Amino acid sequence: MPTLTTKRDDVLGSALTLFAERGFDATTIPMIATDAKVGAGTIYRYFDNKEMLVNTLFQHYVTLFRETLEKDYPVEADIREQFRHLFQGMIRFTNEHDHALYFIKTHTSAYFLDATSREQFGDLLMIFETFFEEGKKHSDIRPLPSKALIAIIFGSFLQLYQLIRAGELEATEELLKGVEESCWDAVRHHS
Amino acid sequence: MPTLTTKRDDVLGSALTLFAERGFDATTIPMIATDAKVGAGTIYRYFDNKEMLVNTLFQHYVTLFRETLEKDYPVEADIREQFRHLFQGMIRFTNEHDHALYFIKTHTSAYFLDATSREQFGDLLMIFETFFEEGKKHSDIRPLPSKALIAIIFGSFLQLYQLIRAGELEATEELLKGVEESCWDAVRHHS
Amino acid sequence: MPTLTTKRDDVLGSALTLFAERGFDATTIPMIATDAKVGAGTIYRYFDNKEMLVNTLFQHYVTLFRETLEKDYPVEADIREQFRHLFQGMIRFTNEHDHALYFIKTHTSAYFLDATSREQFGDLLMIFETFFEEGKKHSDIRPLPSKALIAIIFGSFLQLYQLIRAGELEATEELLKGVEESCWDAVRHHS
Amino acid sequence: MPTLTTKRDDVLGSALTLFAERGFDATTIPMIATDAKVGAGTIYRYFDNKEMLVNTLFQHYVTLFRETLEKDYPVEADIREQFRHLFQGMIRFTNEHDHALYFIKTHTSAYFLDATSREQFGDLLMIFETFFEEGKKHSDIRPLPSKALIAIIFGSFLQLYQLIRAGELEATEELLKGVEESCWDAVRHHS
DNA sequence: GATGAATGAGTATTCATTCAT
DNA sequence: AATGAATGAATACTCATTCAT
Repeated sequence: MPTLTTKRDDVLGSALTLFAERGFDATTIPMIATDAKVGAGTIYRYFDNKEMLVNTLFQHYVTLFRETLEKDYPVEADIREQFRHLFQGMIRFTNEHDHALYFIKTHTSAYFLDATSREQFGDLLMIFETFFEEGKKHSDIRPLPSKALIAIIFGSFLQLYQLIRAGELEATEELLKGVEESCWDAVRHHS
Repeated sequence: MPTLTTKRDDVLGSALTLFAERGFDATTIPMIATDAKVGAGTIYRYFDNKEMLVNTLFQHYVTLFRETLEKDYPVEADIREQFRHLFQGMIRFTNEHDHALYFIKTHTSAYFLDATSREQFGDLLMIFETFFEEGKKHSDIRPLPSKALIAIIFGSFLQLYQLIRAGELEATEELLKGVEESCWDAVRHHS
Repeated sequence: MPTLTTKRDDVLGSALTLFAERGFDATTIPMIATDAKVGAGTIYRYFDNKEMLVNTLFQHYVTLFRETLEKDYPVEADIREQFRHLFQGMIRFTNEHDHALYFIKTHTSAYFLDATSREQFGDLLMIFETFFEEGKKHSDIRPLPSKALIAIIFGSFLQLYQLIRAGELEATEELLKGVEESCWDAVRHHS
Repeated sequence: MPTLTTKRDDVLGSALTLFAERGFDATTIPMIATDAKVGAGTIYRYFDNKEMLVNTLFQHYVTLFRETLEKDYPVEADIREQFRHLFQGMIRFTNEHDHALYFIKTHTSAYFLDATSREQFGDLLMIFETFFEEGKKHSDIRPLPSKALIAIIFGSFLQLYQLIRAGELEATEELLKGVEESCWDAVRHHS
């Protein structure tokens, strides 16, 4: 006996993979339906239309990501420890939800995102923004706009993630450690 | 008498802008034709089909970008100078060819890129790879896989460029200087 | 304990209203199910398919209309009295079965009516045909084909009924009296 | 060499027939395309969408019908002559534009008619309304609401027309003469 | 060479119908 | 018996591509 509303989850799963791999516009409803082993019409039982589907997906993973980062956040620890928490959070989230972070990043400024999606994405960025603002106050972080610092971290991480997914790089403990160090050096204040 | 094959260039110009702004799938041939002030059929005189058009465009700008980086490469200078050359090349290219780098970034792993496009993109990365390999030999660069280092630089730069295009960040001299420093710290070997 | 096969009647009732108001093609099975407070699948327990449902409905009301006209038919009365009976029968039927006559009118020549429906509609017209044939024999009725005379009466009445339903005309006693007179003058033999 | 924009006319012709025979909702774009021997996409070169197509068709024939009735209107003649003009106009228009009048009548109160269509239909009715109002003033016409009188004439005529199209009645000169007389008796004031 | 009208395969979406519960 | 989730064929409409002019 299958779990309740398996089909809805199947659709979301297939949509995540396809949107991440091909993008929203290049992914057709029949593609999703076939991949999810579901009739095309079934998708419309759970989602009003294709845009509702992306937005649902986007919000789901943005929220999940935010929660991952917020969970056990070491408020009292030093800034390097906090950075480690955030960076390891990105890695953990990526491992647990294969295409999710790449999907989020590539669809962040898409024309079809609704207000809620944009708002929740804003909430996500806020975590990093707060971290960087705080760090700059104590001169622990480079005096660059927080948005630029976020771009550097995210850009690096996602580009790297793409290489790993493509099999061009292996995600060893050592590599991830080195990249974290590199990213930290990119944003920290060098005295 | 108008310049020869002006129309072909008009098409390429319009395609670049539209692909960069809306993406390949959301850009229609009639859109390009209208923007280029050309009949839709004319596009097919110069390009076999839509995919041929993107690939031509992609290869054109990837090659141009590579040439920009290679030109006046300071082979004899020290590594920091070489890094500056590459980073300033990215900036210069971006300024001279408005949508080109963004177009390259957003279409780098697209499903419709052919072998030649992927190969030429590989050639482009090779410049950075050579730079990093050489740097690691002299312990000037962090001992990470070159691919990872490229991902960090490219990822950062392109993500940043996206913010600038979106108007969320202003490309001041100071910002660019700071970002270059940040990227350099991300890849250089810290003793 | 609820009345037996209430659900079948609920479906027929909702179908009548919706078919009359929106037409067969614009009415969906889910609409009927919702309106009848019944599951969509339940409709298929009572009717093989949507076409069977319309035909059942059509036949039901055509027969009911025929019976209304036949009941207490004043066989012995003079022709004017017989005409009054028929005309008042149309009015009475309309009052008792709100959407029925309009539904019949708008679906009379529909592509999905089966042989039985067409036959029973023929039987209904037969009442008028008999009336007119008899009247022409005695030179009380205009020497036109009975079918033409029926068209005139039916066409007039139903067109009028449409206006009343649309709220553009009020069905006062006086109006109905006047229209009856008009229709009678349309078919009677003027010496 | 075919006449210019033949295809647009072919589409309109096929649409008229199909809308008249099956109704708007039951007529699909592929049906029209097939009947007009035209690609489905071609229809959209000439009409924005299906609703635009019906409205164009509706307005075209309503206007044509109005012009037919207004042409050579015997303003100075007596009322019987004017009625003949109108009635013969309906016949002539029906003969020249096979399904047009039936299409107009069956789609008059459709949900998809736009403001222009409704307005132009109002203009058409105005001709009859003016005629009846004038007639009632001189006690030549029965004291019924003009709308009712129009319903009687149109209802009769169209119901009859259906019979003729179905082959159940032959449109002889004699029949049409008789029906005109009948309709006249239906609306004229009997002293 | 250049055009744009014409096409039909492909898209998102709806809905009659089935069937496991 | 009754339900409503699931389906896929069918719908309106779009767009890459062709081809007569």
